[in-house]
This record gives sequence, C-alpha cells and structure tokens, in this order.
Amino acid sequence: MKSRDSRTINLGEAYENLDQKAYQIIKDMIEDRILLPGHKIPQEKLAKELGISRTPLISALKFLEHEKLVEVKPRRGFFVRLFTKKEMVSIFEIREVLEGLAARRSAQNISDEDCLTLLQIFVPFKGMADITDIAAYSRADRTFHTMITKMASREFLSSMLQTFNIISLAYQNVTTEGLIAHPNDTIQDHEQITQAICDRDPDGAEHFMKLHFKKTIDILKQEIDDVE
Amino acid sequence: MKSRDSRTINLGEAYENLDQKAYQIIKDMIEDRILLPGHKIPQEKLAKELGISRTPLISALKFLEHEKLVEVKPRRGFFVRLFTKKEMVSIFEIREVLEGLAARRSAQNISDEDCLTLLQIFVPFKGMADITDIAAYSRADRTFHTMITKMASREFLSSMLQTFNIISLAYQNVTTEGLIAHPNDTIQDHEQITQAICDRDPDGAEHFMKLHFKKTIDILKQEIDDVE
DNA sequence: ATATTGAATTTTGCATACAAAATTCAATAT
DNA sequence: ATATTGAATTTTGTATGCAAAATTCAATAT
Repeated sequence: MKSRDSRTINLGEAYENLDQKAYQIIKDMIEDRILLPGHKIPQEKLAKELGISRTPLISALKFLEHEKLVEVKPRRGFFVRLFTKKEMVSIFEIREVLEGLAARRSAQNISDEDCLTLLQIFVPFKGMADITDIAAYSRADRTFHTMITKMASREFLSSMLQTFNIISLAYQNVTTEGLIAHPNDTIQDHEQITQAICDRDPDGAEHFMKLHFKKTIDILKQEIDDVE
Repeated sequence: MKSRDSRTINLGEAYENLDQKAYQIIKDMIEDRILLPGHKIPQEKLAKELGISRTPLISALKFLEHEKLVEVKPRRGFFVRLFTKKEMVSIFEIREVLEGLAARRSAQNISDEDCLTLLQIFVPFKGMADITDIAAYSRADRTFHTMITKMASREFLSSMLQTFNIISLAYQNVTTEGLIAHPNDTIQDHEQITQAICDRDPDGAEHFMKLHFKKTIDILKQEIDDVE
C-alpha cells in the first residue's frame, strides 16, 4: 500500500555474507577433492586459510551437514562424509525419480535454443568407436544433467539435485572421474533423452532418464554383490 | 546395520547440542503455527525464551533456511517462509515421485507386524459416510505417510520427506488442517496403497501412491486457474 | 495533515573469549 | 616391548562484545 522508495532495493539483493562464501568454497573443495571423504575438517586452520573467523565457517559447515556432504561427530568435529555403495544406491534411486521428473518438465518447458545447446553437449563424442577421454566425457555428463535440472525450472528440484550430483562425485570408490557406467554404454542414453525432450515428449523423456539411472544402479548393485 | 565406532557408543548418540534442541523446537513452532508464515523471527527475544544465546539459535535457523522453511533476508533477519500455490505444486510433485519410491521400497521391506500397524491407522474412519473430524484424519494421514517413508529405510528419503511434509502443513491458504483433498475422497486411496504394500506389490504400491498425490496436485492446479 | 529528516534505538554479522571435552604424548609401570 | 596414566595441548560448544546496518520515532518543514 505504502509507496516505497528505491534506496535499498538492489543492494540487499546483491549482498553476500561470509557464510555463503565459505559454503561455496568448501563445497568446491569437496567436489575438487581437496578435502577428501572421511577426513576431518580443521576449523581453526581452514578459517585462517579463508581469512575468516570460526563463526561463519561453522555456519557453512552446518549447511553442508544438512546436505549430508559433511558429518558432525559431537565434540569431535566435522568430517567430510564417506558414502558406502549401499548409500550410493539410495542416492541414485532418488536421482532416478527426481531427474525423471526434471526430464518430464524440461520436455514441457524447453525453448528451441536450449534444445540446440543440449544437442551440442555430446557432439564431440558422437560416432567415436571408443571414448577414451573420460574426464571430458564426465564433464559433459555433468553439464547435461545440470542443464536438464535447471530447465525444469523448479527451485526445490534444482537445489536438491545439485547436492546429489556432488555426492555422486564425492563418492570415492568410483573408478573413473565420478562415472559409474562407461561412456560407451551411456552415450546413446543421452541421445535418447535429448531426443525425447526436444520432441517435447514428456513421457519418453522421463522414461529414458529413469532407464539411464537404472543402468548405473544395476552396476552398483552388482558391485555390492561381488564383494559379499 | 549401524556402523558407529564403538568407543563413544551411547554418549555420542545421546548427545544433543543446543543447536539441535533449538532446531527441533522452532520446527515444531512452525508446524504448530506459533510462528506464522511471512513473520519475522525475533532473534534476541526467541533466544531469551529458549534460554540460550543467539549462537545456537542462529545455527538452528540456518538449518531451517536450508530446508526452505525459513528465509533469510540479508541484514534484515530471518522470516518464516510463505509458499505460493505454484510452489506448493512443485512440492507435491516432488512428494509424488519420492513417496512413490518410498511406497515401492516399503512393499519390498515391510514386516508382518508393521503391516498390521499400517492397517490400523485408518480403521476409525472406515465405513463412515462422511468424515467430519478433519483434525483426527489429518493426524492419521501424517502418521500414514511418515510410516511408509520410515519403512522404506532410506536415510536420505526420510530426511527429505520429513521436511516436505512440514512444508505441506505450513502452507497457509489450505482450508482444512493441512489437507487439500477431502478425507471422503482420499480414504480409499489409503486403503489401496496399504493393500498393495501388504501384498508386497511394489509396482502397485508406487502406482497408487502417485495417483494419490496426483489428486491433490489437480486440486491445487484448479485453484490456481480459478484465481487467474 | 502529510512528507522529510535525522538522531536514538534495535538488530544483524562477525570476531573473540573461555570453560569443558577430547586428544596427544611423554613418563612410568607391567 | 607394550600398556597405563595423567599432565599439557588442542579443539569444540557456547556466550558475549561490538561496529555497521536497519528500523523507529519524534521533530520539523511542506
């Protein structure tokens, strides 16, 4: 009702506090394996490194605890969380249904230009008899999944899936650059999914995305059985 | 199943820091509508009420921010988050796929006694021509969904769904005790889901659970259209 | 009466202080 | 050599302090 003036509008928006900064940096450190799963996070040392006090550092770690990227042992400190294969199966099961939903929504929302961008992602690998640059493929894979999530334009979905993506990566026992299935086995999956999304076929998009995850889950389950 | 290290066994387990206490209390306050959506949370005052300092209070609020139950406006404080109908649709879409998965897993894991318990939940309302005690039904509904989530025995699923459940409840524009569809329209849904789970029919369990949520989503979407 | 200004008050973001708990490590006993 | 003890050191959990930002509110101008 009241007429508002324009003094503080955008300033507040742009404001970033130290919590958020620390959060982002630590998250990246986990993703980049500077902080390794299972390791303890030295508060005083890390705070000094980032040039901040323990207060915002702890705040950031609490955030990460909630995302399950970090674990607190009371009176013993924060640790980068280590996942078992069984836990990874749970994560991928969740990614299956959530990214299935994201693929469905993307097929309903996608613009023609986003569609072009999506199509570009795996072009460098197309038609290759054997994909050897696993790191590059892994990066493409991540771009692909992130993009679909974003296009679904659902705030909750995006924020949740971003976390799970990192968890998948942070998983240590994984052979190759955070990938579980081999590129040669998944390249067609990506094409099928892209096809369905760009055809604006929600059912197909969800179906192929879920299939894609089922493949990874089967491999993980196989690995669990092999050990037992 | 537990892999705790045995030195600190129960002490560590029983340990509760002030963060956790504050977190639980504030969460309950939101759920019980003592703190209302949109309202500002007075730090000093609330800290005094809980008999703690601002440090653990803020820590708890950060947790809740991450669960999207609370919103921070930088330099302006914490606010109980208010959801739009469109956001509620997103929430229920996520609950649909996630609880669909939970129902599937429950059908695979459930014990005979848990099955009995599940069957009991809606007995008081069975065969009623018209269900009038909405509050009681709402409570039963929550017990039902929580139980299925727990039985799926997936840590991530449980923790995520607990949050979404509360968000659903905290939604203000809802007519009756956090329920969107009327009990008379959902009582058979619950029976079908229970039936499928107790028949150890994963496909059926997932199917009926998703159907159940689709109903609520349709109502919400209808309400959105009515307004526009 | 309404709008504007700015001083007084409150609240936030962050650092720091400090007791209690955990860990380390060297001295001693087995 | 290995195990045990306990004092010294480090780290955690929490309270408190304080500058900067935001808010309130009364005084003044329009």
